[in-house]
Amino acid sequence: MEQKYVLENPKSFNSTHIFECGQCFRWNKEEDNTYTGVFSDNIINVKEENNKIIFSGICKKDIKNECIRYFDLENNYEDIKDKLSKIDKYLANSIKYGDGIRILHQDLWETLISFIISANNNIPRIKTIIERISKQYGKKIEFRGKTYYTFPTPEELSEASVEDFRKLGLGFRDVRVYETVQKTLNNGINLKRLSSEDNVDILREELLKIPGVGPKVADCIMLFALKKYQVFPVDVWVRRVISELYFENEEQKPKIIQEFAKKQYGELAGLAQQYLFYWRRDLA
DNA sequence: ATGCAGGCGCGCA
DNA sequence: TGCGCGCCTGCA
Repeated sequence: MEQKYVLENPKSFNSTHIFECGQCFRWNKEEDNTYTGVFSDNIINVKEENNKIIFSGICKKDIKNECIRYFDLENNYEDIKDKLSKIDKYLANSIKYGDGIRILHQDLWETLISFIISANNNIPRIKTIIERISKQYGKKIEFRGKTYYTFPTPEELSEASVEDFRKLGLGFRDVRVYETVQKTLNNGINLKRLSSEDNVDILREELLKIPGVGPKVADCIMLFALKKYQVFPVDVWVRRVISELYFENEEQKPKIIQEFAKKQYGELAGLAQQYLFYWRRDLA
């Protein structure tokens, strides 16, 4: 049974910016320009209509609460953008370009596996692999005549062997995902404890112990699933854009980029990263 | 067609 | 500790 939640007079909400800025893999554009996606046990369609955002879909719990949490609706992005725009003109410029970006509050388990898969990979292929994994091991949910699949839990994924993952197209990441699943089931990885850890340095240290998780992936998990807005994931695009804008186009090493970002953008560096990434990648 | 895509893990100084 | 290199795969 479908539920519906209408957000009136939205500020800083643009579906394209939110779903195409590289933070998520399970949202797809429909023919009517709305987006449909899966998160937790929810299948939601997001429609923008004259000064309204209409969230509708299948939701076990209350759709309003689920959307407020997932879309970070209680966070004031107008304030965030004002603060960041004052830092420098490059950032101000990129914020103008992606002014409807919001950082989604995504599920930790799904984010962990998704970003292990993202290593040395491209977005279309990452999306394909995640869909195949969900179809094979997730739960089926019907919505408006189409079939969707939830992202599988650790228990559901434990059905898969290394070979199964290889067949789904994970390539050399098969062992990493397999071991991460096993480690989680054996309590070698404690998702609840990770979720409640406030200290970013401790959190990073813990995440780096997980197979397939290096600095970049750890930062993405902290930013996209654990709301650590101060972390600054450095991928090739971010490295490029920072080097171009602030280092006279001389390629800097990730460590230098990190230090620069912390100094330049401070506690909201992760947000700055999203605006810069979205702006620069769209140029290419 | 060969290089590349939102890195990681390993071996070697 | 800090580097360089190989790696599955699909796509241009």
